[in-house]
Amino acid sequence: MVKRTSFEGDGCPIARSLEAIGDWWSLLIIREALFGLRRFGEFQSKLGMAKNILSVRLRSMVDHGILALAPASDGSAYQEYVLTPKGRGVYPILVALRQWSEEFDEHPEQIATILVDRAKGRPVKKLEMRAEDGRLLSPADTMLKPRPASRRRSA
Amino acid sequence: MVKRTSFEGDGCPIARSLEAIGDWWSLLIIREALFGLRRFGEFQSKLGMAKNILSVRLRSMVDHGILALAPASDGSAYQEYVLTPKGRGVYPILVALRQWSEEFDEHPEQIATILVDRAKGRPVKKLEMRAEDGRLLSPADTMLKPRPASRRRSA
DNA sequence: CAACATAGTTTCATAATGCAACCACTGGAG
DNA sequence: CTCCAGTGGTTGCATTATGAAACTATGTTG
Repeated sequence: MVKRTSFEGDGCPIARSLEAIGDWWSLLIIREALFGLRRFGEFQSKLGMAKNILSVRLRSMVDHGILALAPASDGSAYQEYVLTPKGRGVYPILVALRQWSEEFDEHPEQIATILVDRAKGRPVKKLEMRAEDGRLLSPADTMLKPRPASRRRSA
Repeated sequence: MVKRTSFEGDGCPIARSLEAIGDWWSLLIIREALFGLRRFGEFQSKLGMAKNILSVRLRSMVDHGILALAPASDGSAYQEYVLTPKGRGVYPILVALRQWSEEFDEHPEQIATILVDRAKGRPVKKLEMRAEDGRLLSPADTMLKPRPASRRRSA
């Protein structure tokens, strides 16, 4: 077997995320879905991607519980793809990707849009990582701990 | 031309990020680099990936300014791959991916590690998005604004 | 029902991935 | 200096994924 390696059984949560949304198109589809796109044709024309690839990606994300098929919305007999809570939960990942470009892109003048606070119209701050008690954490303030073994039964 | 579509000229900063690190392996390589790995063989054996693929990815990330080639470190004549500031800036993206798995993964019992506050050993909070004035923002509190045209010269 | 739009699937060519084998250079041992 | 294992790749070939275009099956409109 020479299949593309799967991270499905991997214990690393980053690898597990990539398994679901780590391809070229999924995150862009989710970005458009967060903007309100729902129909196959909308995704296809907005993203300009091949229909067969779109078809595969949509099905995969439905299987992963990121999108769900909804029966209608405008009364027609067609279906729509709507984000589940898991799908909407991708939002911080998109913000992180966006901010990385905004900060480090070599051609920032090519970036078309900036994410702003709707109330003030001012750019949002960089994502912050905080401790339970509210302290702002830097990468060096964190570490990885083995997940505590959850007893499988018995209360 | 039937090449894989490139997002290089795209105005969307998310697409531009994906252009650089949106493939199956780059983010995992950066994750290991953040843990201190530097040598070709270290990445190869830790990630278990094919050497030719690793070679291509490392070169690509060097070209993108994410990694830099450093002449040594232990005195040997070999080279090392070290993260640039741009590379270390990927950290929030990895945290976001990790937290997405921690929150939504269908088999959370398979997740091996959790990210904790080093001082207290307690899990870190979810990444927070704040306005310039410190208000906590939800996705609905934000919007996209066209990037202000930067005058090209003259002061 | 004719004509058109939507939402795909199929076909075929090309590009990316993965494994294994091969090769160049390094660093020591003798 | 020579031999030889280890490091850091590259090359070749098979398989899989991607992409463009053509085709199909419904739905929808006049």
